[in-house]
Amino acid sequence: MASIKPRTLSGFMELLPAPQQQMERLMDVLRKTYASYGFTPLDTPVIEDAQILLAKGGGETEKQIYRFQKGDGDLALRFDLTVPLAKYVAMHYGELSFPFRRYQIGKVYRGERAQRGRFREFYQADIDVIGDGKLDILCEAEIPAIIYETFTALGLKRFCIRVNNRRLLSGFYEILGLSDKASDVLRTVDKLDKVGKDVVADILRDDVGLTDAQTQEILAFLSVEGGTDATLASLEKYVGKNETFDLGLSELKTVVRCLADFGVPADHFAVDLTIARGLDYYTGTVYETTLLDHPEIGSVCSGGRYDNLAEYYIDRPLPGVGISIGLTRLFYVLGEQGMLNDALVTAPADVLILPMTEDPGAAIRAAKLLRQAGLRAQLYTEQKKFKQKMSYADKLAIPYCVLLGEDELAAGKWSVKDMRSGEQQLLAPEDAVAAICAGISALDSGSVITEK
RNA sequence: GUGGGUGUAGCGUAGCUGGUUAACGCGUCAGAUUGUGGCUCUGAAGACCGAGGGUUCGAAUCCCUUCACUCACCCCA
Repeated sequence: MASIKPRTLSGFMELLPAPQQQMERLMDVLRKTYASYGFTPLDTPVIEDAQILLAKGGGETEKQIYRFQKGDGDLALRFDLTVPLAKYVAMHYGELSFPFRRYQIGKVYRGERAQRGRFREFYQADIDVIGDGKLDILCEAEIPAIIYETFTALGLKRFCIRVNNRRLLSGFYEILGLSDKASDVLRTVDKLDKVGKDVVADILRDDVGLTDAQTQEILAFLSVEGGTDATLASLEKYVGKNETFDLGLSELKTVVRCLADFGVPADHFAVDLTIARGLDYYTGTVYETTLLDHPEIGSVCSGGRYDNLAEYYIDRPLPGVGISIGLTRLFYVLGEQGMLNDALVTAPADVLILPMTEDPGAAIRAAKLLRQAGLRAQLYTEQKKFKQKMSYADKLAIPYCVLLGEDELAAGKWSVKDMRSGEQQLLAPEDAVAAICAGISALDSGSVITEK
């Protein structure tokens, strides 16, 4: 008697075969696109020494990280892929060539309350470019292009890459004399989309403790209408007051100026002075990508520029820029919206071979022949009724069955049944293989995601 | 961590102002069709109504406790 009820922990995603296939396809597209920009694949351990992952200390990471003891070890599950990358680069500094461009798709773990689109275990698909000492601004400008290319390759159309610059913001808050409150202000302002101007103003005044004048200045700064050009133009009036601000603005302008050359359409991009995610380590350009039809789910891709990736592990400035696609979240939204292309879900095999005689030898040899022709062939050897075997092929959507009974063996031929048309032919093995190959290669293809 | 909501066959749900054998869809199994799946039809199996306690002649239904899940906040992919 079974006594333990099987269950999966909250916030952990477990998929059935068909959706799992779709997930793998998403990953394939990401790998391919990332690789096309010269990023090399990397994998690092899921478990690391807690000291490594918590080097920075404090904050949300400490609260949310899964940490445990094993023997004398103080261990933790990785919280993101960036810190492990920092360790990796610091460790292999002498063996790597810079700029080091790596991509990594892996699971990360956060011990927070799960919610719609928020998981405790989820895939991140990261790319980062790490420089040795310096890193050119063009690397930051290239990122939106990669995001655009990646999302487009997935089949997505309605998304917006929003960009901001942390230097610009710090400079602006220095000008207002608010450097010490900058972090609270940023966090508050980040909610602008969600709660609206008035609420933000109230919080800034009542909770953060700003004057009315400061609050108004900030809101005016943030809410310029009229798109990228108007926003950039409105920033000119602060030029000359603060070096950090000026540097930030010039970086932002460079990023924007290069967009067209990189092939990012203007309608998929926006300068948005409110975004300020990942306050922890970003120092320059920051990116956040949302699906236009599903803003409520939050960002599905964000990242930015950081000055000193591995300062806790190596005395060597290693600036970098990177982004992370929240693959599990993206997959979840797409699935919920019926945007995953079901037509692409394929059977686990092209051919199911049904031996119907005592001696399975002929079937085993047939399977080998089919595989040599590049087909995925599966033997069905269970002692079940014939119709159950057919039904199995049907449920798995296997497009062809090869039936091998007394009649076929006597004739030295195979009965090939096309499960979609229902037609069945008695063919010589080589003709059968050719027919099946032709049928399989005619199957449809398309992008992973279909937008309505 | 703080505050709402929900727990009913494998899955998705109805029933919830208490009242006999807890209903439906999907799925599963059997048969119509003994070397032929899907479609259709017929039938069957499958639920101590999350768990524990209480109120009552009587509880899936009301009350308490607890656990689980879930949504929102914090924070974030």
